[in-house]
Amino acid sequence: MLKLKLSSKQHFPLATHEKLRFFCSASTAASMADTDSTTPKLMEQNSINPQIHIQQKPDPPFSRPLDPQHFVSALLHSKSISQVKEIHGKVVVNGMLQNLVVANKLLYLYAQHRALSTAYLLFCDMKERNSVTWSVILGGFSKVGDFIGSFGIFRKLIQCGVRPDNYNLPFVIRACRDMAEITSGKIVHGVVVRYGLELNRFVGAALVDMYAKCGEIEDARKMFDDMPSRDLVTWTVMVRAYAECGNPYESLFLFDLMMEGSVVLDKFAMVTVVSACAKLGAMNKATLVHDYLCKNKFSLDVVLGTAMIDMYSKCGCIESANDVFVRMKEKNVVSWSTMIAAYGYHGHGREALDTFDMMLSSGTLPNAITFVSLLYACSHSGLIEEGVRFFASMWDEYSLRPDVKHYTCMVDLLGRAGRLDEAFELVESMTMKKDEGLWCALLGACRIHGHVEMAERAANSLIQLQPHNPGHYVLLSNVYAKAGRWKDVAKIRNLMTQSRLKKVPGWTWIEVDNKIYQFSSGDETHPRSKEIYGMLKNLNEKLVQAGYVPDTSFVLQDVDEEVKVRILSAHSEKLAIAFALVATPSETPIRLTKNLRICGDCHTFSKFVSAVTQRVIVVRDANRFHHFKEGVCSCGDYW
DNA sequence: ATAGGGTTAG
Repeated sequence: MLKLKLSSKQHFPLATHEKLRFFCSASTAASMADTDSTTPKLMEQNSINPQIHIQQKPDPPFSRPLDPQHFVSALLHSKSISQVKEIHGKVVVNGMLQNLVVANKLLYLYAQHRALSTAYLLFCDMKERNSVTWSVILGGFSKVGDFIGSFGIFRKLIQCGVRPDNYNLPFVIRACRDMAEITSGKIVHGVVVRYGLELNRFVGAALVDMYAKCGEIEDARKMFDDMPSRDLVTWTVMVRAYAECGNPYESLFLFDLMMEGSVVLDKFAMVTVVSACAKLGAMNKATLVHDYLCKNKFSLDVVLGTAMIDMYSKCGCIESANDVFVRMKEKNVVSWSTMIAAYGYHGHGREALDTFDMMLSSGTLPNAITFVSLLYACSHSGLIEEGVRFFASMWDEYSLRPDVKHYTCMVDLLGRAGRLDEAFELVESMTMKKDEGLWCALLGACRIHGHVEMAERAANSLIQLQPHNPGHYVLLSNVYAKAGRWKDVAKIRNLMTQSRLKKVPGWTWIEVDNKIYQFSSGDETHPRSKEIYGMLKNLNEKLVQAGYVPDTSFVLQDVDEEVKVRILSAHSEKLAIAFALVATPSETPIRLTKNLRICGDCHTFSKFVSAVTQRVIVVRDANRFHHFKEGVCSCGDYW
């Protein structure tokens, strides 16, 4: 029977013959490999022993062993995990697993399909391994985010006496990065040095990224500076690192350096730069970056588009943000959330809610971040009932369990509206861990509404969590000051002096002629300082005529009224506004960024300036945007 | 035969 079948095969043309043999092997493979229901029935009918078949092949053309390349290309064209398994079977029965190229390719495909257990078994079963084998299995573990697994493989690699190289080390370094494990990262860095691979661009870039994401920006920069050749990826990593650690100014400085050099930027790099612009909030820079994008014909994909929405909205230009949003063909949950957040901190609560509705209509489901944006939008626009409803709907309608961030939004929402008892009840009802942000929101609300007793409770919790953060003491002292409890203010100030805590200084910066100027309170360091104070004096007279009354309750020092007025009149945002008035043409909008929240008096001041000078003033403070126009602020004095 | 960097809140 067997003989008969074999002899009949001799008449097949070669191609058909080989195809048939291929199928025969596959059936045996299917039974030994993972359960694979997709094995064609045809194979079972031809289930003969392929070993015998090969041995008995009569003529040389037919006995030629299959080329490993044959399997490799079959694997290359495989589309699904089941196809890979099918080919795996054929590889086994043809004795091709001994071939490293074939085995590695198989391993690689399992890793790519995240079939990690299969990949791992195959890896363990391989009698011979080379550098590729190790990198591929490490890559597999890192792809599924199993960092401990990566370390285990790396240990095995060392134990087997294999040399760590420029392929496998980046995986291990990235595992440290993703776990934000600087101690492990430094150990691996030691290994890198021992094997003399510090100067390799892949290893170096991975180390820069690792240090940056572990918050060691100086070490990252040192690695970066020491690298002999920096490619675009390394640059991108470094630009992002600065933006991430709160120094977007340095990010964009690096971007300028890249532009000076002959580096051609790609989409990844541009997204990073756009995102740095968003963090910096510098409109002129944003325009330059946009021009670069247009000139170099970057297409507006979801990620780049979303980054641009964020950039324009954080530069104070909600219209341009919306232009980009409308032009984007594809939108995902991130794009929608970004647009909702944008409307939120510009105080356009209704538009935020409309955008949320449009998002639902488009069939995109909200995630936890969407709700943070949405709830803040409600909070900033005083849409209390809507906010309460959305909060409830998270779990009821979308099965999203509110986390501490959502509770924080609710405390902010209720607290600002003066519903402090409800806010406090909500905090009490929480079963999860309460963080600083939550208590800060409550404390902030207590400050607005002068609720000293609750403020003390919130501040105590805050100080327990972070005893060395000066901001918490300052907040409490603000509450006391507002209530006129100067003895308590002094007590806090003494406490801070004893613990050597210093208040974070408030600063405002402004972009004029593509240069960024920074002002602190009472600043006299600006080259045009004389003109600025002159303008301020002049301005104050006009404002007072128009009805402006300085509100010295915002001066927290316990000094004479006259001194209070002087301190108040030299707040950093007022200096920046005065500078803009002397240094820019009369129709130019004035855009400021502050690191803290705008003070109540500066808010009133800005409204009057916008009325008296006919200038539009846009202030981005730590919380949101204020658009001042013709004496009115977009926040409706509610912030 | 193997390798990397990008978007949202706080």
